[in-house]
Amino acid sequence: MARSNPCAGAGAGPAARADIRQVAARAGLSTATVSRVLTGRGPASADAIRRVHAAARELDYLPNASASSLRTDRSMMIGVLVPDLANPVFLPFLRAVEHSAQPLGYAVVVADTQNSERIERQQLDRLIAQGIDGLVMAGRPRQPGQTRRLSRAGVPVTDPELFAEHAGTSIRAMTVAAIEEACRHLASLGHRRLAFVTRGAALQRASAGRWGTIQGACRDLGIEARHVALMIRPDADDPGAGLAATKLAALIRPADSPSVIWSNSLVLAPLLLEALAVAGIEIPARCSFLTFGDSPWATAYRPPISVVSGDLGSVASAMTESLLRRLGAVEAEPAVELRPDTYVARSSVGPAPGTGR
Amino acid sequence: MARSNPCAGAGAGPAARADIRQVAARAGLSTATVSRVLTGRGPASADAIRRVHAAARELDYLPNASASSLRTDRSMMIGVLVPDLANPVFLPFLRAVEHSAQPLGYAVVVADTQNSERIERQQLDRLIAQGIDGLVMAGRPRQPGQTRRLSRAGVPVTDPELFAEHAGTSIRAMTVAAIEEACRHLASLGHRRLAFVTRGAALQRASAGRWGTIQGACRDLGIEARHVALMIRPDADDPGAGLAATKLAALIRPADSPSVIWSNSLVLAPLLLEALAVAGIEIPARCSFLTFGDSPWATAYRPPISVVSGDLGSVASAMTESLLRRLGAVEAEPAVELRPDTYVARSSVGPAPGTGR
DNA sequence: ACCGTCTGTGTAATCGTTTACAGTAGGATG
DNA sequence: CATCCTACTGTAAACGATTACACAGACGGT
Repeated sequence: MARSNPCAGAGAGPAARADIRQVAARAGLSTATVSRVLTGRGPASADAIRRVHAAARELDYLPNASASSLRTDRSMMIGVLVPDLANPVFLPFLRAVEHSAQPLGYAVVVADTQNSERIERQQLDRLIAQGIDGLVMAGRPRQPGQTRRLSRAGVPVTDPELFAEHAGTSIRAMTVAAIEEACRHLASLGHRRLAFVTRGAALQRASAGRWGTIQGACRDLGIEARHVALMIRPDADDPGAGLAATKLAALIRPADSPSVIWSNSLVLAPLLLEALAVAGIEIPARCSFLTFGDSPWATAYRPPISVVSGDLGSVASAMTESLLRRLGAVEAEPAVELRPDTYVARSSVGPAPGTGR
Repeated sequence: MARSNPCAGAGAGPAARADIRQVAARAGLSTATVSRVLTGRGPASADAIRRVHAAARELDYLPNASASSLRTDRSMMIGVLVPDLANPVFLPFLRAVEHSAQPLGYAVVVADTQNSERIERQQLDRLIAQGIDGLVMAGRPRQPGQTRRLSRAGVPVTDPELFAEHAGTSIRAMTVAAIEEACRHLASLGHRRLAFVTRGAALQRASAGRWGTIQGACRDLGIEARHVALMIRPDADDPGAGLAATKLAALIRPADSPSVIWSNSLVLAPLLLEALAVAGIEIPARCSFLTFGDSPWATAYRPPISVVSGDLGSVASAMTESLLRRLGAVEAEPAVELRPDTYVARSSVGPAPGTGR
């Protein structure tokens, strides 16, 4: 019995949810009045209000959201579209969206596109069909046409770039100062060759922006920057450390090897650090190391890892609040303040080998 | 213009979504036939099928899920209730739920209770009202009464413990062998005093189970185990490392100090490691270290950190598939195979100080 | 020719809310 | 006393899909 039913819940008792009509009957009023009281729209006498609430409580009444949505054309749901739920950077994002939406009564539907165009299309179809009132995207859609579809479906959308633009900046601009600061720091320590390491074949939009900024800053400072793409799937059995080690060793060994390794993400960083450790390359003595993204592990690591990081969560909060305001869920203009990313220098960045002494 | 509108989407063009009536008109059929074709229920001629699909495609028609739910009493949404979205362990969980639900056409509504009874109640109310077809819980509800409410609302529910029970085991049992193995390993290395470190005032259910298992195993092996609760909020400005360092130092200094520190979670581990490093306590020379939960950072760390870990994602997949099967979304009984947790010994666990030598 | 079956289709009722509209009652005002 | 508000309440028509039911035509067997 227990073995054949892994769930609790259905099948027991009366099960049927109470109806607005039952509430009305119990309160001795019409459904219209009940609805007016419960939605807060329209007038109602103190007496009616009391009786409706009493009846609703007694019957454990919860209004049927489908019926309500159908009638009002508002679902009280927003969607959040994430390119890759396996990537922990999106957890703060998701959390921020949920925490902004929840107090206003909005439910959050999460959709992972798994970096696939096909799934992205499916997910958007589903979200539109579900009638979400708005959509927060953690990144631009892979297919530009999708934005038009959403717009035709009447779904307000926001994504970080759109939002940053509205706030008078851009995602790339937010990170420029921090990257430049890091580069100046590296230059001042005598570094002349840098490797920017990314995962996967092609650079995503945000990564490409960062790489562009790094290139620019390095050019100005006389640092030779090169881009290394590692094919690593962190979910594989061997987390790629072996592969990475081989490739990194090949990268570091030669005489003209980079004296700085800059990891593009927190997913990559531990793999690179392990590879460096395995290859016996000491940080920062032989090679300095820094990464985009911060984590308690970065400070815990010995040496502590320098990072360029922003707060994706606060961006997501601001985005969501702005979206909800647009939906009329809230009056006040939220305090939109996008803080630029910061460079946090820790001991993983040190003087270039052979410098200063 | 652009500055006053952070979103794209609404307000442009015709906006109105197509109706089943419009599709019917365009296809020269009745709405009944259109519905039959699109849902796949009921007969339809090849010709009708062709015309309906053509019309639907031309009009970019997506059925209104609210109307459909209202009529059929199935929302094609499942909920996932998470006790704390800030905790990264729930990301694989969430991801697994989403990836199991998505291919079957189910949308996933995510609700974070933030470890608060009040929010838990609100979230469950919302989920019930939204009419979710089922609910996956990442942990037992804080208020036991909530389960009954869900059951009265007719929402099938599953949580890891219920599910493990159904699979013929229990969450606690899944981890027993690994914990015992770790304890035997510690004992064989001469360890006699162990500290199990947790975060927050009270032990959560799962943590309490693990602590109980550790206590039992240690008793049998002649290890004295004690429990240390640290009040650390990882989201605070000072991530608690300072506080942890003080407290840990006090813990380690005395003559009868533990020679093993066992961290209850991956959230805690880096903070403890940092504290140990700051206090100059060498691992594993002075003190061995292990933690529940695995992460690329655990292998990247020097020394690599020993772990007792399971795969919450696969549990979540199995739970979701089982739930969906229960909802009639799929025929086949999923291959429910709950693999027990494993102990992975790495260099952070070494001989007790003063042993062997 | 008749009956039964089988396919394919249309009509219309239904799901549970919200809300436009039309009252009703009671009090204030002319 | 007639009139006009105000304040509240009820009736009934939507919203967009699904589906029970009825029916039309085709076909085959007697």
